[in-house]
Amino acid sequence: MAKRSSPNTGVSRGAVTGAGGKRTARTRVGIHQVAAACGLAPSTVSGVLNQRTDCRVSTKTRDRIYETVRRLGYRPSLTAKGLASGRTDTLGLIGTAQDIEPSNRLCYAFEAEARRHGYLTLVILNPNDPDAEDKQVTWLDDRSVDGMFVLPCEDGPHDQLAEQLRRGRPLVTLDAAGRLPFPVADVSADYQHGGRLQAQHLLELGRRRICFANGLHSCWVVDQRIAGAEQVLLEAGCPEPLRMNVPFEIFPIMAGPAETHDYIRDFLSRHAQECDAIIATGDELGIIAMGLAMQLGLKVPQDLAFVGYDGIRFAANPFMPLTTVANPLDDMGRAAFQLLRSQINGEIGRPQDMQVIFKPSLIARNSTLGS
Amino acid sequence: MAKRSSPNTGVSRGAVTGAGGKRTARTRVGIHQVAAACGLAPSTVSGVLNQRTDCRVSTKTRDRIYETVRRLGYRPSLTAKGLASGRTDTLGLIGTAQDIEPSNRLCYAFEAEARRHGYLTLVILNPNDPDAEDKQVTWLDDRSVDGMFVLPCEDGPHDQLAEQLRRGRPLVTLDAAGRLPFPVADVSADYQHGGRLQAQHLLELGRRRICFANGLHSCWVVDQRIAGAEQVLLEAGCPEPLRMNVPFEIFPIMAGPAETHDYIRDFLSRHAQECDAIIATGDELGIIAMGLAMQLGLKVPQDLAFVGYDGIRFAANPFMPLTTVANPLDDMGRAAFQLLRSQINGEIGRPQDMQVIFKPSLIARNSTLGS
DNA sequence: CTGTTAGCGCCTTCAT
DNA sequence: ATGAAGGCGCTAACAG
Repeated sequence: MAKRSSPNTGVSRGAVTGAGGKRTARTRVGIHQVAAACGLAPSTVSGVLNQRTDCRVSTKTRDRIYETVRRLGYRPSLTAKGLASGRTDTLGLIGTAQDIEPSNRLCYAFEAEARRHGYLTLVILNPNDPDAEDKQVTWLDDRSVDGMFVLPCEDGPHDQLAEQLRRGRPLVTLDAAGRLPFPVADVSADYQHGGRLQAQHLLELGRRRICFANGLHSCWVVDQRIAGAEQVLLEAGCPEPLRMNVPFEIFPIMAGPAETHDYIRDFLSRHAQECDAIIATGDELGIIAMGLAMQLGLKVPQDLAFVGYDGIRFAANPFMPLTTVANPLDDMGRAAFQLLRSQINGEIGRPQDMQVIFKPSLIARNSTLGS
Repeated sequence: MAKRSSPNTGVSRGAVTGAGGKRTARTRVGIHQVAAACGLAPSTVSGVLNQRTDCRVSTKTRDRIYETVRRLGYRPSLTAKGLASGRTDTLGLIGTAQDIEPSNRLCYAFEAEARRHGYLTLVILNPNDPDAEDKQVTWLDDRSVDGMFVLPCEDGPHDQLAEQLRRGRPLVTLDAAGRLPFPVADVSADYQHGGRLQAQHLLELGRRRICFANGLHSCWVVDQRIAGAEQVLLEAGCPEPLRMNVPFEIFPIMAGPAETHDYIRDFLSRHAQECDAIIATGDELGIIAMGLAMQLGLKVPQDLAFVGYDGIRFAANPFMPLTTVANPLDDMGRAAFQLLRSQINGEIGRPQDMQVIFKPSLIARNSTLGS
């Protein structure tokens, strides 16, 4: 029998080598040393440390192992563990590259929850590019993540996502069940409901001549909101809503080009008389529009009421508070992780249980209520 | 010699097993299959794929390998690669848990730059807790990241950071060279200079009776800013600046408790006469204070000018624009990665080259200039 | 220029 | 209840 050159049997400490090859110098304490120090076999130590059920050792032995681990400062190499077991205790998150508050909050909620359960998260930002998405999924795949939480970009075939699904990789998407060509575990909010909340709130305050403020490019989430709001307005017999199609391509618009603000000012000065409330598809746009309206001498909410969407922090500012609709982002992030975890643990629930939809809620403030 | 049961020699495809044990069913195409399909040895393929300099093969062979890789859809397992080579193509980032814009921008800049160079980033949020920091560093260590970019928390011994340094792990910190008990590669901005910019700008506009607005808890970064500003004011012979110590513990204060806003209102109504400008330690606080001041009937900037710090997006809003000082966050994120990369590549420059300090810049707006 | 060999550190089946 | 042995997929030193 080949003698394995007795590796890992001293407390020797060597140069930091690139591993591989036939080095013998040890650079970190391995399970081997722990086993040796305890007079046990590595497999026994492994079994105990991983709490394997079939590994029943005396309490004394177990304590000795734990004690030795602490004394030697042993930490298992997750790389090696991953190679051997297939599990890496690492998740992947592909989010949007836009520096927008809701997106950040959601990502952080996910990461925090994952970490509370022993996972770290590889975070990748996607500029809403289908090709980039494919690559990024592949990069996560290369690292054998235990699961992925993905905000799929608007378009594209999402080939790599489908491939992951096919290979049985735990996967949860955000806001995508309604627009992906294949079934998938998903977390989202009921955006139509959110839109309805916006419209109902205004109706209750007696507003009926509504104008939507939105960017040029539509996306699924925004379309849903508008559809929900329009439905309510139609049912209430309101006149056809106006549309202010603000020419901005991407967030942020706050410091956007002057033309953007000029456009809004111009639109308001020409059409403000025709309506008594504005529904913005996002808080940032809502705040901008509201500020410009006030500069034009319009009284908010007497002349014009404003409702936003997202519940960004600034909407709560004390001098120009904006009524808004907020999604429960923390809950959504947590739910995404839990969905992932149940897949990782092999609890493959029924598909309908894998799609969690949260209800957004209205936060009424002075931009509609008045002070 | 033990025959190794000829592993990896078929195109067989088996169940997704947890690896380990003596399974023979293959579940993914390995370097072995590529080598076999080319009639080469795995090590040759490995050498070519990793562009190892000592591996000189004919162009024809190389093309055949690439072709086969593409045809078979081979992707190297970074887990296995990491175990064998010690490099994981993965970095760690420990940032602040505070959902604040500058912090996010910096993290994203780092992640994006790392990704452009083939690295993915494990992102961890730290609630400014020394114990958590130690744990988090350890978790990254467990995963053998190629390097770490860390925003060390305010206090604590930072034992694990020191340990990483001792073990030669590439490490870059943010805003920490001036307050850590050991030398380290670091990226930061010249915050004193930023404070000076704030003060000088006000002096140039003829303001001399300054009030600082800050939170209760100090931190190194904020102390630096204030120190810089105070120095300038002192040299100009201004009267002793006032201090508005707003009682908020953590960000965000935007939607903060009513008492916070009450405090600011109260302070302003009692002390506004005594000063002609306010220097806020952050934009969010500056915007709040400015808004409340206007509500109290003060004219901005005639009665009271406002300067913030950070350059958050909302400071650029078109109806209440706040003069501010901005750090070049994108550059800083990129620099952090480059510093890490040079360490990874073994280019251990002189220490003084490892500490990069960026100059913040003033963005003058109506809160000081008037409209 | 290519193949052989010996690990990287851990897990897991199976025999004891 | 414990230990021996093989393998996860790849790299790297060395011999041809």
